[in-house]
Amino acid sequence: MEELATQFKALSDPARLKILDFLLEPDRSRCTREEGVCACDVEGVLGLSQPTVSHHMKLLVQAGFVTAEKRGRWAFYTINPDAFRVLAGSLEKYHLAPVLAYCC
Amino acid sequence: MEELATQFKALSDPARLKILDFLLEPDRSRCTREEGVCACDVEGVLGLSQPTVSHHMKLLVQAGFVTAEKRGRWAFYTINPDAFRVLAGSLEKYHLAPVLAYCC
DNA sequence: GCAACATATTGACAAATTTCGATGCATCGA
DNA sequence: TCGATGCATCGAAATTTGTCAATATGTTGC
Repeated sequence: MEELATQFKALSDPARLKILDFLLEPDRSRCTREEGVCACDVEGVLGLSQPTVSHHMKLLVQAGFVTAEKRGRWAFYTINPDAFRVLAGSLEKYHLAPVLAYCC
Repeated sequence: MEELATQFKALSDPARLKILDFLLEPDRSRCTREEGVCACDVEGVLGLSQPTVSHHMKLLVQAGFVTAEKRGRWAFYTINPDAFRVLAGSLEKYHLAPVLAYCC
């Protein structure tokens, strides 16, 4: 319950949603490296300071939505689809089953 | 984008998640009325003050997750499954399609 | 009409969040 | 080895959020 709230909180900021969209479909002209999306790329896309980006990335990683891999001096980030799958699953009870309240 | 963030924010508090679970499967022994779940019932379940509950209900209604119907002096609340369906849909892109980043 | 009750709103306060500049820590290239 | 680069952390400021007491609004029953 607490953890679920934490996950939703990680998604409750427009900057972090922008980050996720960029990680999903990175505009390669905005990426400094061939190997993937690094923190400094995100900085450019969001127009936010480096510490702020670092903070947002930390929250996304802690919530499990993003995986960080440190290579050399760069940190490369990728979407973790499983976390979104699980989260979508935890929403199902609110819409999949017919809502049974006060009917049987 | 902003609106999506607002929706996630509405789900980012443990008290509000508890409210949703209670609305989904109300313990009828905790409901003062036969007709449904009213705000005062939620008060008892959460152990929060009446203004606080009113505030949480307002956020859930504004986000579209809960529908409020005022009847007499009571306000009855129900889950709105469609809102959850749409939200789950907006998560799909992060896990449904293969993540294409840097592969084509 | 009046008293009791359910809910909403207001005002206040503490805690959490977002943001940045400054600083520290690795790592790479020359 | 040294300077430059990328990222993390710290400390602080501004804003937002969660909570409650007090009050207001509206409805029911007598």
